[in-house]
Amino acid sequence: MSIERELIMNKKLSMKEISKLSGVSIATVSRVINGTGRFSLDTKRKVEAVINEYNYVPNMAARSLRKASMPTIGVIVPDITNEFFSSMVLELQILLFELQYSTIICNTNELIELEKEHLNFLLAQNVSGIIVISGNPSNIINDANIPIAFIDRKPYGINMENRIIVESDNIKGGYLAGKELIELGCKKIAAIVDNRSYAAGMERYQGLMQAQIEMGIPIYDDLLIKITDVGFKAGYEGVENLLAQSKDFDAMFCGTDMLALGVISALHDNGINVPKKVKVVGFDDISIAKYSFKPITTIRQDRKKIAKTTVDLLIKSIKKEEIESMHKILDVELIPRRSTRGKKDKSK
Amino acid sequence: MSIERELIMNKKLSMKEISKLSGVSIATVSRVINGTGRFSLDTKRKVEAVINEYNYVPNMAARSLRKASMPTIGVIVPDITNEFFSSMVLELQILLFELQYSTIICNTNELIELEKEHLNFLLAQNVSGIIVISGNPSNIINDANIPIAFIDRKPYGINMENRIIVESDNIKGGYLAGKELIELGCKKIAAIVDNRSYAAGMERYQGLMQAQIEMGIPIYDDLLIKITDVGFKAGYEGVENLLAQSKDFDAMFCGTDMLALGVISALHDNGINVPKKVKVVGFDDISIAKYSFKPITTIRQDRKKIAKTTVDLLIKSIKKEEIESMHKILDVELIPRRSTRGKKDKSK
DNA sequence: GTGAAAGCGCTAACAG
DNA sequence: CTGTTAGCGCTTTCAC
Repeated sequence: MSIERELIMNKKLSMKEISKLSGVSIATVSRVINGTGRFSLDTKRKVEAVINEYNYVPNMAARSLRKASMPTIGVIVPDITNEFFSSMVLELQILLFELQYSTIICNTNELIELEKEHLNFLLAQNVSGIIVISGNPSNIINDANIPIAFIDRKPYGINMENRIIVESDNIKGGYLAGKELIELGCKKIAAIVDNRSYAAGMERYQGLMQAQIEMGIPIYDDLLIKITDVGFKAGYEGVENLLAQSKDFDAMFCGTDMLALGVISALHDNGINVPKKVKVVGFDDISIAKYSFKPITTIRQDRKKIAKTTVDLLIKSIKKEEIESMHKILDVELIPRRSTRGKKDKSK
Repeated sequence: MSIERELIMNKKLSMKEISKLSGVSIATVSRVINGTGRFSLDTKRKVEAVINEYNYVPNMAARSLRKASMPTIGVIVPDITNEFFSSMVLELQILLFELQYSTIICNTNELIELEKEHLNFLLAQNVSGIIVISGNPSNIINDANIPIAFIDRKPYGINMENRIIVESDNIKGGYLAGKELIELGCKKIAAIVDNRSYAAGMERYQGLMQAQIEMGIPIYDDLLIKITDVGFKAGYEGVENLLAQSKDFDAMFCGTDMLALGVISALHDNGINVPKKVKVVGFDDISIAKYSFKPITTIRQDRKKIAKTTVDLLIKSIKKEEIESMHKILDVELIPRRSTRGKKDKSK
């Protein structure tokens, strides 16, 4: 088929057509497009003119086949409807898009089996790298020859060569929460955290205990609620259980903001004033922490920085560039709000 | 390189190797894998044994190149941190994964320019189809020869051939909200809706008006707040403005649940009891509507069904199968909660 | 600085 | 039923 006909038929142009149209070889067109040098400025201009005129876009499948890898990053995430994760994914996707990588997002719903399936799927797609958020990575990743980055949860029992870990300083987060509560006069601090495998929850609790020890406040084991969930309902029920057992406490540290929301809601429904009777601290600083009825004092994780750090390390790893450290721990900060300090601006 | 060596080097096997290993031709291997028939049961077993033994996975790039299309669907979404959208994306992704399609998710942040860029990107990737949620589709889609489905917002001014539209019955939703409020005795109904372009907000308001007209309740134009946002803050500020103008109202219809949350929060902060003084209805039924301090009466959109319908139509369209109707309007229902009917179960 | 040509792994004629 | 073969569009030697 002649070029004229192809144009009429609105078919996508290939490099061959561009080469004919611009009067240079197909190899040269490729060099210009990829900026791999060895062409004159004149040639470059000629080729680029044609490319722009016909709005040519290289065929990704062909490029991927030839280069034996896709400009695509797989992202595995437990639950995209959780704002902490969805905003994490959003940040990652923005950064990767800027670097011309597409992103394949996979939800595991916390199911290890599904996570395996997704991992296999991504590997079959020849993705260039994978980012696992809060995953339970199985040994499948041992077979993967590509860089893999973990956010928020440290994998264990698997080969960690060429593996990146980025996480918040969970211990410091728990410590800051404890400090806030103790400085505001709390003596009996309850806590509710996710204690699944090596999730971040228990590290956060460790930080809390550290603060209690340092500041001479007793630790009550029976005020620690261990759960395998991070949602509103678990927080609500946790408080109801505590109350049903007539436990006495004047503060509650929550492993996530969604837990805190449930906790505050349950306290409210039981006529317990927050923060007067019980002070509450959350973790993450998702938007609802700020906008809920009782704005929640929380430990902010710097999601933007987590995303940036992860993408930087992953891309460097993909490009086989030098990496100083494969394990980054990022700083956190306490955001004080009404759930510990009461009303401020509003007088009414 | 010999097969033995390749295996030792842990290199990914290709179809050629599988064909050698199983003693049949490469074409036959392809037939078995794709189930395109014309092979004996014996051959099938032989080939599958080898495939399983060596954990062979077909190379997607090669397949895509050969078939001139990727088994991938692009999803364009304005803001994945909004639970309505993220759960929509989640449902879509689950369904598509089952059908062996991967999903590329693109956030536009409501920016038309970015939406264009993403659209071009997806087209360059040779995706098989695109799903646009609440988008402002530009004329770029006119050039796309692939099926495109729209959820939640009707595009206009562009070529709608081969275009699918799936949406909730927004007018009915508004009507149900109005009926609820009026039946509970409300006489002065305020409303806050997104009136951007042809977004669903104004349709929802139309439904509300219809209920008011039918049931003989006056419509107050000055109680309609038109905004270009759907979040908590807009709802909060909307109420504050209304109060600053000393407007009188006994109900508020909100175009989204996040708006309703802001509205209720502002009313609460101003000492106005919900639902006693003002009754509030939201739209979407996101989880926070159920779990917030003041559970929100809302119009539930059937997200699962929207996703299922969209995927069905899109895949049918990709496979060039017959489609009865390209435009589906799905039913909605009112979920009564405390923001209109007060407490129920809890006596305290 | 440029071009010719080999092939990445797969599917789909086509021939038997 | 099965095998041979021709590319899909691109990158990358290898010549010149």
